Amino acid sequence: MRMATSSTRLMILGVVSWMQPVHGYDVRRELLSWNADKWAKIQPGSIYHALKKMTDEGLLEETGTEQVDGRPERTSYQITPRGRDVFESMLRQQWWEINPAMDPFAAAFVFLPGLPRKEAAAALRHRARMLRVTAQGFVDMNDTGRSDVNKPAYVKWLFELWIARSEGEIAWCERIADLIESGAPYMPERVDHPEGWSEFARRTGEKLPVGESDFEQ
Amino acid sequence: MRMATSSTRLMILGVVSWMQPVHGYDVRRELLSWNADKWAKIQPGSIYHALKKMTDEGLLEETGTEQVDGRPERTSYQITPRGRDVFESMLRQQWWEINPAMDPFAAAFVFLPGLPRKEAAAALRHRARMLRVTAQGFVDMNDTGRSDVNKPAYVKWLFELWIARSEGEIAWCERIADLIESGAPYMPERVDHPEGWSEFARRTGEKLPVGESDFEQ
DNA sequence: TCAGGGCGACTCAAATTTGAGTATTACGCT
DNA sequence: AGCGTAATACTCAAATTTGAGTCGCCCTGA
Repeated sequence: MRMATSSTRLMILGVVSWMQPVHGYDVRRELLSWNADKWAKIQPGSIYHALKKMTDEGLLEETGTEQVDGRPERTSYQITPRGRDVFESMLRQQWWEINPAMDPFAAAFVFLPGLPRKEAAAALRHRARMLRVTAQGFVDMNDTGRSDVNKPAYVKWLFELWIARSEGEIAWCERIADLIESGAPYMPERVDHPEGWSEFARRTGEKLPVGESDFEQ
Repeated sequence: MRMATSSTRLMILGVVSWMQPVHGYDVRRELLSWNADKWAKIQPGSIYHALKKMTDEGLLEETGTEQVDGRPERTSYQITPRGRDVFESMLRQQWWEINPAMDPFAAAFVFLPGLPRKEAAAALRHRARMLRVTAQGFVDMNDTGRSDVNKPAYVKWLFELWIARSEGEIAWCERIADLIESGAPYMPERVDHPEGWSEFARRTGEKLPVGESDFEQ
């Protein structure tokens, strides 16, 4: 049995273990209240699948179904001993291993030459501003104690992690924006794919360091 | 037509646009050489699907199939004008919008009380060490110029972004490890789900701030 | 000379994720 | 009194991702 450690499974197992017995809708609401759809990519739809799957695998078990008023029937789950073991081992794995967070901005940054220098620099400064605003928002939330009293206090620490990372990134954005504006070269001295590169960058007016750019003539 | 901006599509469109005409295997190798399977979660398998899908959508077109020696036949692709437009608009979207990177560690940190304090602190210090080593690796790669000459020079800048973020995170790890060791409380003064909480944390020996923990007499 | 491993280039079934749909009740508002 | 909207609790088809499988050539070493 594969027993992959995906964030989805970890979070759902964890929430069930914390709130059991729970039904799918409660798990969903809890995760949404953590904004987990944004930072953990958990869409409501996948929760029900995961609950059923893990029940099949013996990590969860149904505690029965109930019907309140005329509302839809709902199935509640609780964790099994085996589920608890698996949860703990997945948890340890995530705590002890470094899993590079996949970052859509990195994916886009790789194509820097696809944008005109002016726009790239502007976008980076905009990013710095946005990060500052977001970080400040976290700071305020932590300071004013406006955070939900029922939520664990250490979510505050999680916010502080995001703030810490943001600070480094903000400085980086400004510095790279400066570099780009000052015309720092994108390519190394010798290029191997000048055609591909020139075709790619044609629209942005980027100049090649070598190769006399043999298109356009 | 939905035209979702996923990193996968962005990266594949970008690589095709840069190296065209290309066949799937080349795209795959290029992306693997960027370690994109790690930080962008692009498995070889999804590349062929994306190529076909985008061809159906008119963003790419086949430039024919060739057969070298007795090797398998391969299909080459190039980008269409519409594909180029879509690529640029997806690229802009990723450059101008902030998409919180989904972070498996955050998903695990949320369950902090699932680990004994000693272990949590140790894991955080371990994480700090690992981040330091990785960051130092990037620094060395950038300094010694050992990076591949054919790769764009600005991947160096991308490494610097990871270094910048790591620095903030390293400090955070140490600070939070101290906090955890010093017994800083996890929960706010008033708790709403004491049962769930206590059951969840029972194994770690965590104490509740309130509720006289009515299990275990 | 020939077995074994690796590379080139996909293919394909199975697992998972997405997001829209469904059906009923409650609730506010004019 | 009636209407639109939101909440409750899922269900389900379609899209996507995963990762193992395939199949023949080439190379290396015994």
